[in-house]
Amino acid sequence: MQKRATAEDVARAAGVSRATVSRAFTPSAYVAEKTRAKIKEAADKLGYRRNALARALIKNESDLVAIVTGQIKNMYDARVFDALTSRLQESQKWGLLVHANDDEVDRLLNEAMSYPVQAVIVRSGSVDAKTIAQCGRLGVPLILTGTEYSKFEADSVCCDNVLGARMAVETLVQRGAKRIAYLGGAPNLYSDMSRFKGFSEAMEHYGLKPAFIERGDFTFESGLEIGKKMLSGPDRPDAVFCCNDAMAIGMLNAASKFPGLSVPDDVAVIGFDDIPMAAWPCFGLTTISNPVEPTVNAICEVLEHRLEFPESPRQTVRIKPKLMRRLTA
Amino acid sequence: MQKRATAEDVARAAGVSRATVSRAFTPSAYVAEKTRAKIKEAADKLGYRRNALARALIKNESDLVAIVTGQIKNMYDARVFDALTSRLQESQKWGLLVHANDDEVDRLLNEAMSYPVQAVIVRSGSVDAKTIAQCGRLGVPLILTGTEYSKFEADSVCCDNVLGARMAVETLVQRGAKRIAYLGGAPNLYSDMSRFKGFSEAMEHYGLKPAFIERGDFTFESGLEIGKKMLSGPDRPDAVFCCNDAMAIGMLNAASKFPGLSVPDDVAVIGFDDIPMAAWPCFGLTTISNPVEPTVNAICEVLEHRLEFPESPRQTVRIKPKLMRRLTA
DNA sequence: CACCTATATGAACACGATTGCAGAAATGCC
DNA sequence: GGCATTTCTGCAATCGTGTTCATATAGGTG
Repeated sequence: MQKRATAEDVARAAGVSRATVSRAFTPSAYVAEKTRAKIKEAADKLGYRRNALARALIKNESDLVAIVTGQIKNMYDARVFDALTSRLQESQKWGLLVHANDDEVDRLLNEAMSYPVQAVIVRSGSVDAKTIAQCGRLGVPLILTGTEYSKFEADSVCCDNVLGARMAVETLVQRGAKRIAYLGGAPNLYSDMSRFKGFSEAMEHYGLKPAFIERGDFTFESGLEIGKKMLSGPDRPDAVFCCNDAMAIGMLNAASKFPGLSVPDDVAVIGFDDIPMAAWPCFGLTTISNPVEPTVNAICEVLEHRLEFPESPRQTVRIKPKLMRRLTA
Repeated sequence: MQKRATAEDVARAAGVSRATVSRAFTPSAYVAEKTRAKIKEAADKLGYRRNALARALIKNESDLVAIVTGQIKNMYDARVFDALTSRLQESQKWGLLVHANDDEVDRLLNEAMSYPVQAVIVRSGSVDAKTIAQCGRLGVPLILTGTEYSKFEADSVCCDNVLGARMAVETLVQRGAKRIAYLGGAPNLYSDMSRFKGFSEAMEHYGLKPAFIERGDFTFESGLEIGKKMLSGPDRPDAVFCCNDAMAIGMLNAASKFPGLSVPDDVAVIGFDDIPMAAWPCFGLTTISNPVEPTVNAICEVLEHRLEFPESPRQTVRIKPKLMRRLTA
């Protein structure tokens, strides 16, 4: 394994000084075109690439952006991640991946801070106050997405979950639903908390009491299992608001186990997120879209703005959800 | 935005030299415990983190591993990616993300090489010979996964697609299928090519001719659409081998549009990959498992081996597929 | 030719950390 | 106490690159 060619090597090969090599790769610098061509040729022959580390070290700025993500369990997470990294790439930023469970976020983020990243984008998991303070002290902006922590010094981009949940309830009520159930996820997660809040507010507004309040783990399996229980009793709900599409589809599957029980006439089902699968004809899931494109756009805009104006006040962008009316509600 | 604290700052605060600060963070170095404690305290107060760039520069080795991935379109890609990044994290390596379409891989990989990465893991897309040569010249090992290029100087880890496809045909033949159709993806992709090869070999072995050869784009939608066409004629197949589960599920949906057509009795369907959805009771898709864990384990083992023995001969690991017998075949 | 300007190049320092070397301090042994 | 040995610390060189400053060259003008 031979060593990388350095600017020194290229300089020697091209018969110029190291400084000139550096200039040959800096578009705005004064270098004779002929010299530049000669240097580029020599560099090419040696397979020379400027060392980004040394470069970042001296310029005191890197192209790196840390992306903190939890386990990618479902298609919604995957799509957001995919779109986000793709967009960052387009902006000439390199993503430094931090894959962390909720309880590891702080430790790993701290370690990742050894790299002088431009910013940290946290897609999931919770980040504690100390870590945020640490980011602040290092002068590294933090952008939270999918969650919202108004009390911390960080920008955030998040779907307006409260509004979305209200829209869901409204949709169900307009169909005439009276006994509406709530199927959530782990109650310490922002997505459950905020959607439950919107659900409760809307229910109160319509003078209704939840028929059930159950919580799974955002997976198809938990939706199926809880659905089977929920729909088997004599006091079954006439509509279910599910906190994400995977559980909603589990719920649909549960409903299909009961012959004579028709969706949406006997029980309406509405989900949240609008994953591609929701639109498949075999499901036709009515759901609240948590749109990927606008979310990712907002993240990138907030990021650019923050980098340009480091001292600007903290932003909280709420992405508008949208009702996708299909067959199940 | 104040600057990061440097070893110099910590040294000043603790009343020692910069060298001693460095040693305080090097476990094996000679430093009086008292001094070390004093330094750590000062470092903590200043929020000091060793600059990984400067560190990597001087030690001539970084913790970075480039991960090249294409668009993450389906749950199988997402799962592999998730497992892979998680495992790398456990091995104290940081993933530098390169998100590239097939036609961008070479350009972006080349740019990414500015960072002195330990290795490059290419999960998808094709990489041309020049790029591979470039990696070689920089002394950066390349590991290909999900594809296999025996002619290039790179390790590779890949499911034994030929074997998997043969197993699929065997399964269908054992059920008594005579008119077997092939539903593939884009024919320039390794996964289509190799699975088609296995399919063809097995068909020949059993003295059968393919009833149909069609190609979609690995999505549910294309499976559904092609399925509708394929199953509508009088000469419809009695079994379909689909190159991935998403298309297979599309095919199942197509079949359900034809009343009186029963799966698997009238038409059997078998997929490839074994995504979680395949096991959902509403599908019960029989499929060839392309197991995630063994794949990721193999990638990490190959990587470790390559880093330890840079000159060892190139490896090609083939992961054994496994039949997951469910309801559809 | 003398002079000025615009352009091109090289020498030298800086970035933040690691580490070999050498000297200082502490400890052990007689 | 004297000497050898061990433990600790600072100096200075180093990694690969960017950039300022000073100097050199070419080209134009009178």
